[in-house]
Amino acid sequence: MNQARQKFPPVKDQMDLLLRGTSEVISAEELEKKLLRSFTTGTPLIVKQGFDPSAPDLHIGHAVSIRKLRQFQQLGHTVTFLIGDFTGMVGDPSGKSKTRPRLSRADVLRNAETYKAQVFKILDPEATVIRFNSEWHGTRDIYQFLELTGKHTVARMLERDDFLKRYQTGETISILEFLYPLLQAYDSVALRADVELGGTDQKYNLLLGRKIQEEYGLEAQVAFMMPILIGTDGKEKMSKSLGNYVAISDPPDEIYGRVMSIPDNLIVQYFTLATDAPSFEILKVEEDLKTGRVNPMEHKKRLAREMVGLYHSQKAAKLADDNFRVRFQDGGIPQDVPDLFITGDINIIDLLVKAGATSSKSEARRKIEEGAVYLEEQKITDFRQAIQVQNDQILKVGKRKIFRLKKV
RNA sequence: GGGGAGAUGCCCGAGCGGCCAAUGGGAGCAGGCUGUAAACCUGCCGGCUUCGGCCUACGGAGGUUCGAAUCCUUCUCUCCCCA
Repeated sequence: MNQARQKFPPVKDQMDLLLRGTSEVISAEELEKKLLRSFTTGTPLIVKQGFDPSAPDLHIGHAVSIRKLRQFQQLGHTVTFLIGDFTGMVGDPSGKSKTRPRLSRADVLRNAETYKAQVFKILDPEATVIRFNSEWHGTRDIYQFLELTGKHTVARMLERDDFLKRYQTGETISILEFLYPLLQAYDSVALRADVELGGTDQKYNLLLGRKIQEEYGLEAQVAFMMPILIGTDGKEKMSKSLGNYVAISDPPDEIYGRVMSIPDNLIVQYFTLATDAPSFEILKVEEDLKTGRVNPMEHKKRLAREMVGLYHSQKAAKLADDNFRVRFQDGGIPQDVPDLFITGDINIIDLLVKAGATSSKSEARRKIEEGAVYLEEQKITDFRQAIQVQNDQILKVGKRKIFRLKKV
């Protein structure tokens, strides 16, 4: 399919925008060359990033690079959103404890749909191509595969930091895992990628993509490393498995609340990597935090509003802001409390479990003993208490879980 | 191919025949203090329960024993050393 000749912004402007907020680009000169060629021939660059098919819950850490992809699109280039289904179907053995389940074809397709729903909150569907790497890996024979492995060495694979560390400390590295980077690198060959994006932790893989492309007689891709966003715990990188994430599909109050729970020293980083706030404003925030002139909470609220605005709307942001004030600062009841439908009378323990506020009856009981459960502002002290449900009673479990009871 | 070490709750890691639902740390949850920040203090942290207990758990399967996470056999997996 031939793209019609296209008009791009001046190369210098493109460079300015694209390099902003990156951690490292290898190399800027090559990028400029590619952009120049694209400009003169009217051909968009092919920009690629790969995603794990097993975790279709995108969070604002992923969004850092996806937002960069979006910039490429805004400049007129083509983004390939690559789903690593082949590797997912094989099953990733990395980290002995968390053996990932092998995904079936149906799983992969379902996850892909979930991806689309989320990723198009950021990307332009018109300028996005979704591909699966089983398209090429799934059809290659062992001869072609061995040919690929012949293009790299064990010594060079061990250059990768985490492999070397694990090798030296006697941790397991499966051969399959060892071969992953090679498969990923080949993806760039198959797609003829001009640019590949990834987190800084992907540096080795992105560089290997360059090498392998050259081995196959192609021009090397430009490697775009984006900074890794620290999770809401302020310690580890944001990831779903650690639970320290803000999902882009989270409801407004959730996004707002999670953002408010980040440590103060993350405020500037989040503004920089996760919002569209102009840099002069971020500088001002930085200044305020340093001098202590403004309560950090105020800036964090602004950050939380920006985030909600980005993935929902300004209106939702305003509402989330109000809800937060009511719920946590005034200790009241916010507007949009989820309803919980109850038939007849119910034991307080069963009520908590039904609400999903606790994961078991034992836990429900503990929470009551800890004094975390309130019904209509009244602390529940007896876990045997039967509740005569009345419409619009408010059930509160801890500070965050609030329900409005509805009698059926 | 030979020899050695090991697999414990979300993670790390003690236990080495009964006192073990299992020491300790981390994570998490709840309460206090606050700004749902950090730091700090307190409690909880397998499930069910008529609150007396009961059930499920220490890689899998068998066995010894009144009794096993702890001993034996075997299987699976991991690591180290030698070839």
